[in-house]
Amino acid sequence: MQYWLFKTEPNVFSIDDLRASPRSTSFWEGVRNYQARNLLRDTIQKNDLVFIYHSRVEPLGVVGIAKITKSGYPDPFAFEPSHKYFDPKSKKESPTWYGVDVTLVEIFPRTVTLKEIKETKGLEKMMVAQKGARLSIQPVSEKEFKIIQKLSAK
DNA sequence: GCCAACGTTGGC
DNA sequence: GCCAACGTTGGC
Repeated sequence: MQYWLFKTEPNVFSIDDLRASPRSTSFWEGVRNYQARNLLRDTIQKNDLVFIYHSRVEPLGVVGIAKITKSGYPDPFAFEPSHKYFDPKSKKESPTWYGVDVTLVEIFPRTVTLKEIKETKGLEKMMVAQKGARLSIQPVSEKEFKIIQKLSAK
């Protein structure tokens, strides 16, 4: 079992939107970056746990946990010409873009902020704490996962 | 809203 | 296959 951090802009899709989705489950759509695609398609497995991270909008930080309930499958929106995530390069025979299904596990009683992550021993090395780290699907170590989980309860 | 850092595109 | 120009991300 592995741990991940998924970034999202809450004004586009927030953890509350995930809770409001049917069975608190949603396709994680629209990733259009090859490194992130490779993780979604090849590496991320069912039952892996995911931190949901809110970017761009205060408070920046980890707002809760979700679980992978379906591993990588082709992103259907890439095939729809009218959709904003349409990509003519992606063919049904050889899809370019992939996504996974995520199901809400918990919304933290409080956000573990980016500031805290940068200041907490054991978390400084997290990808999200590095300047210019834009990858929207990031690996998280078990230790990092546990530390943030503990912080969220305080 | 600004803009540095990064990823992608496309001319050569 | 290099790299300048462009588009996007995301903290501030």
